[in-house]
Amino acid sequence: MSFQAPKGVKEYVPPQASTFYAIRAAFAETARRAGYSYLETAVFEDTQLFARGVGESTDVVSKEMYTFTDRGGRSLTLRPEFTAGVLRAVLEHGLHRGQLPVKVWTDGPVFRAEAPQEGRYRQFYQLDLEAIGSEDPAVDAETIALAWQWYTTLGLTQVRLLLNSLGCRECRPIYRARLQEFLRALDLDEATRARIEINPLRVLDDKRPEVQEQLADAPLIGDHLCAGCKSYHDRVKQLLADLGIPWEDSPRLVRGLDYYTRTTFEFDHPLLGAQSGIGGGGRYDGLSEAIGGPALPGIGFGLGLDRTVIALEREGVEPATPARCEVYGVALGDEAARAMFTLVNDLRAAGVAADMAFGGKGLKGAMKGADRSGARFALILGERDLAARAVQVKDLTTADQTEVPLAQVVDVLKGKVQ
RNA sequence: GUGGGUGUAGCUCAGUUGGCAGAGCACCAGGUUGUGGUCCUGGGUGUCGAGGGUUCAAGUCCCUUCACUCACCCCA
Repeated sequence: MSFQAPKGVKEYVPPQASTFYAIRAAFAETARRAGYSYLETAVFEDTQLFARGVGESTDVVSKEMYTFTDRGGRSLTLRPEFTAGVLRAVLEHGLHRGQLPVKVWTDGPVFRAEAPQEGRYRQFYQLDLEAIGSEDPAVDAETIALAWQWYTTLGLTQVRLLLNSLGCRECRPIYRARLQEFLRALDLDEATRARIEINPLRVLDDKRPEVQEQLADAPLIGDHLCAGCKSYHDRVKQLLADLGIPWEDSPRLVRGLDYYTRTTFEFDHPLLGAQSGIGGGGRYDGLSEAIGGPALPGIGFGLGLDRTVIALEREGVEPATPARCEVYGVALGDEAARAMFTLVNDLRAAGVAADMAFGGKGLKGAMKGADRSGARFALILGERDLAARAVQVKDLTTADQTEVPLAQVVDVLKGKVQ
């Protein structure tokens, strides 16, 4: 075959795809129980939405966007993250005119033009949850708790929660200036020196040991929070403690998107190597204004599905997936195949997961298919059975076989598989 | 974008100083035309990632390229 998926595009096929689907379904349940509604937003947006929302100075916007011009000459960009688009949709459809906070979630593919490696793809998948319109530490704690609950539900035990506050429009500028002053005195390469002027907080995130050494005495945002931010942050931590959710204070956690304010968090997994961040998010109180909306605070997160799947593999956890087939039809001969087709359809209508052998397979091949389908029961129907208006029901786990009248077989199986 | 590693069957991988492409698992057929999973017999299912070069001869050596992967960077 002369085609393959574009570079860096992660695909999920059976059987692994069932895990992928199952963990999304688990999140849907987690979000539903907490009063979050599902919404589906544009996969591509006006390029300016991301430039203004995420920030021109970020790596995501400056060098990782898939941007193209459509036939009308508009500049469009495949979403590199969810928050800006979700907020845009909430404002556009006026959801914020109702009761606040607006609590929504969505999921789907996200795109960034990066060099792919394990856990980092050009088309990857995120779950996104946002609570828009309330400035309340309980909302911050709720979002974090929901992500935590999801990881727990999946069976992950090694996820770490890193927590920080980035301050607000009052205290952050003062800290920022102080930090710049400190950083300018260091011995750093040109790219990093440029970053000092554009987004100095991100220099703190540098992983290079020679940089980290110099940062040992760097001023920390935690020591410069205003009274409001300080008490807000303390309250968030108090509520997390009430829920028994452990976190690590991470005074240098900055994250790459410009819109974050106050509460900022990241979920890390120790078994993932360099791409250890499996989820992250934070508060974005200025984002709405930045994209031309009203003052509207918000908080939310993105959870990486791809990295979560890897984390599950590394921890050796296999989320339960629903049985794909409970009853498998094996027919001998044309007339029996016709009757079986109807029977399988009736079983499905009655809520029983049913499949049958296709392609005119012989008995042996069809039975093999029954075995591989994972079905508990095989239904065997031949000329003799048709004449007797009955079907052979074979329990594949015990090899016990009984004859059941055709008219009763749906009800009988319905009882057996429950 | 920058460095390193790896590309051989559906999967995991062997393949010597260049000399007829292999193993296990999976898959297909038969043993058994009314019985799967066990067992027995048979079958290799392949553009050795792709393109070019050296050579009597290339999976093996050289060049280019693509993909994956690890790290930087970045973040989910």
